[in-house]
Amino acid sequence: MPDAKPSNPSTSAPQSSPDASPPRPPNFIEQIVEADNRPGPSGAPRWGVWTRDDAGPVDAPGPAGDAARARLGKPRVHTRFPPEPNGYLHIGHAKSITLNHGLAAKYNGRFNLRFDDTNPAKEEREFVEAIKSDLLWLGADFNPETGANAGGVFWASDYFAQMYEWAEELVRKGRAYVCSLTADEVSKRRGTPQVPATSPDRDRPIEDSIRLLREMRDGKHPDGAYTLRAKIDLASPNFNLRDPVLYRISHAEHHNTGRKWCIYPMYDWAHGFEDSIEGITHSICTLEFENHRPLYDWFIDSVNVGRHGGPALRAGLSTASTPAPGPDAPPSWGPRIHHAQQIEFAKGSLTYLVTSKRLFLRLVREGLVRGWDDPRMPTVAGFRRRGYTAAAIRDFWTEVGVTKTESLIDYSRLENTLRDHLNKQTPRRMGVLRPLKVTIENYPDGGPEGKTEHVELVNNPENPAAGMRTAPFGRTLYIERDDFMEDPPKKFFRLAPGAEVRLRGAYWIRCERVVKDAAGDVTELICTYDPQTAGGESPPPDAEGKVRKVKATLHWVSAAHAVPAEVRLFDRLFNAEEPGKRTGEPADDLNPNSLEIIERAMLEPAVLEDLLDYAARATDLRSLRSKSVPPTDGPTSSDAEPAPFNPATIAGITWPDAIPRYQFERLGYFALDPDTDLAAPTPRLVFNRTATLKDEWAKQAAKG
RNA sequence: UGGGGAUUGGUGUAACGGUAGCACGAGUGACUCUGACUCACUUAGUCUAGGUUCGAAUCCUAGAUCCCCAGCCA
Repeated sequence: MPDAKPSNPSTSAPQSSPDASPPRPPNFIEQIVEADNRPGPSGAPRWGVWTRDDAGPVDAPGPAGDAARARLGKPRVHTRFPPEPNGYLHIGHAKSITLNHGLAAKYNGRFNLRFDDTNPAKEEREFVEAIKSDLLWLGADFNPETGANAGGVFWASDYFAQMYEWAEELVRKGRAYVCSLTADEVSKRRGTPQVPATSPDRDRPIEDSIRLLREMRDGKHPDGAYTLRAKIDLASPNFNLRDPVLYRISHAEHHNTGRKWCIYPMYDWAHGFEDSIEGITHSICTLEFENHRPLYDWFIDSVNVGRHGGPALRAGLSTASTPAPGPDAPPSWGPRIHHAQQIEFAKGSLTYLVTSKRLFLRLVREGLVRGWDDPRMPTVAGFRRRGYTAAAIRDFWTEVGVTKTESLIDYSRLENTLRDHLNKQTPRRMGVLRPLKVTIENYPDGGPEGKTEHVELVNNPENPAAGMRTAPFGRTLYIERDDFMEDPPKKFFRLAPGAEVRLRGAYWIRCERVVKDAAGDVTELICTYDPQTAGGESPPPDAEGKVRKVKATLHWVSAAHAVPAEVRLFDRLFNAEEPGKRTGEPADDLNPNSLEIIERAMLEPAVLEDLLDYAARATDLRSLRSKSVPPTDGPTSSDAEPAPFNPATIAGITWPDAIPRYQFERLGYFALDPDTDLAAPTPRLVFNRTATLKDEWAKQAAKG
C-alpha cells in the first residue's frame, strides 16, 4: 500500500491523513501546555511530573505499558472529556474530543472519559453506552489497558460523598448556608446588573445549616424545600457569584447511585472538584463557561483555606510528599487539593446543521428521522452510519483549529476533508442507480444470455497496489439514465443519439436507436460497439492518420450479472444555512427531501463477492447487522460494555471500524448500512451515499 | 443598563512591534479510460476613527458590531 510509508512512529495519536500536511503552528492551548511543561522558577514543570502513582500501567506489556513507562518523570498533561449522559454526541462534541484526546496524545499525557451525571432527571444508561461507543469509534480510547493515552472512565456520581464532605466544610468555614427560598423566590430576588440580590438566610448559624444540610441529605425534606448556597457576593456583576446554589433536593432515582442520594450537586459545584480529584491539569471547556471560572476558583480556594501542602497536590493521591503541619499550625482540614487550570475555546458551528440535543430528541421522537444514528443526523453515530471516517472528522477539526473566535464553518469543508480521505482509500466499483437498458446489437450472441467477456478494471487509480479486478460484460447492459439525453445541450458529452462514448474498461459504443414506451419515455437504447476498442482503448488511426476520440467514459453493469441493492441518497437535513434563523425554530427549515431511497440499484458482482468474503471471515459484524446501534431513543436493557472496534480488511482496504466503503464510480462514496443482511438466502444489500463526487457537469448544467 | 469574551480575503486560520502568510473555496487553463483526482496560474483580507513609533494586524484612546451571563440545567 502506498500510504504505508513511514509515518511518524513516535506518536501514539491516531494517525489520520495518508499524506503529511504542512505542520501547523501550535494553537493557543498547545502554547499554554508547552509553557506549562517548561521548567518554572522552582525548576519543575507547572504541573509536576508523572510518577508510578499516576503514570498508568507501568508494569503492563504492550503499547499502554510502553506509553506509561515513557511518561515517568515527564511533565504531566492530563485532560478529560466530561459529557452529561443525556443525549448522543454530535459533531461539536467531536471537536472537544479531538482536542482533549489529541493533547494527551501529543504530549504523551492521559485522557479521561468522565460522565458528568449530576442530574438524575435527564440522564439515561442508553446514552452512556452510546457515548462510549462514539469515543471508541473516534479513536479516543479511554480504557487504560488498551489506550496508550487512556486515563480511564470516571463518574461524577462516584465523588458525591467527597463533594458532600467539602460542602459541610464550607458551611463550617462560614462560606455556605442552607437557604429556604423556593426556586421562584430566588429568581425574583436575583436583582439586576445594578441592583444586588437578596437572600434572607445568609446569616443562619453554622450549626443550623449543618443540621439542615444533613436532614436534606437524609431525606427529611421534600424536593425544593431547601438548597445549600455558597455565601459569595450578592452584588457581583457576575451573576454566578450571587450566592449560587450548591445542592438541591431531588428524590429521584439515579442511573448509577440508585436511591442512595436525595440531594444532588449542581454542575458548578461539582465540576471543579471532579477535575481536582482526577488530577486534571488543563480543564478545557467552551466559551460560555468563562463567566463560571471565578466560581470554580472560589470553590477550590475555599476548600484549600486552612489546608497545607504543595500547591499542585492532588486529592486522592499519596500525601507522602505533603509537609506535615507544624505544631503551631491552625487546625487543618487535610492536604490542599489540586486546582486545575480551566481554558475556554470557541465551539465550531457548521452551516446547514444544528447541534441541539433538544431538537435531536424531537426529531427522533416524532419520527422525522429514523433514530439517533440516522445518516442525516449530525450525531457522531449518524456520521458513522453515513460512512464518514473518524480520521476525516478528526482531521477536519484539526484543520479548523482551536481559537476563542466563534466561527461558522462551511459544511463543504467537512465534506472536502472527507472526500480527500475517501478518494485515497476507497476501492472503485461500478453501480448504476437508475438503470437504463442498453442492447449492443452487433455484440456476438453466445447463448440465451449472450456472450460474456471479463474485462479488467483498476481498483483505485490513486493506489496502484490496490490491484485489478474483473467485471463481466455482455450484450445487455445498464447505464445511468442521467448519462443519456435524447436532445442534449452542446456541452453534454455523454451518450445521445448518434454519439459515441467509452464504457469504462470495455468498449466504445454508439447510440443507434432509442426505444420508447407508450408514454414516450425512453426504455432502452440500441447501440453498436467497435471491436477495435477492446479494453476501452482508442481505435487505430484511420486512413488519414486521424484518431477518433470520445469525451466521456461511462460506468455500466452487465444486466445478466448485476447485483441489486437498496441505495439511500441524502440531501442536507436542513435547507437553510443557519436553521432556525428565520423563524427561531430550526424544524421550520427541515428539508422535506433529505432522503431518497433507490430500491433497486444495480451493482457489479464484485461488490457482493467482497462482502461475502468478508462475512465469511469477519469477527466484527457490527456493520453487517441491523442491531449494531439502537435504532430509537429510550433505555435499553443491555448494560454490556461497547466492544472496541476491530479493524477489518474488505476488498483490500483495512477500515478501523470494519465498515465496508466504496467509491461507485462517478456517483460518490458509499458505505454499507447495518440494515444489510448477508446471511439471507438472497442477500440484502443496503448502501448509504456518504458523499457525492465533485461534479463539474452538474455545476454547468445548473448554470444553464 | 452591569459583567465576561470576540473581530485578519467567500470560509477557517497564522503572523506575539519589522515583507500580511497558509489551507479550503471560487475563476481560468493543462491533464485524464471517473466532467473525479492531479498540476499550473489567478482571485481576494487586518471592524472604524484618532494616537504612540523609523515602523502597528500587533501597543494606547474612543467608538462600532457580534456572542455569553439573572435554571434548584450542563
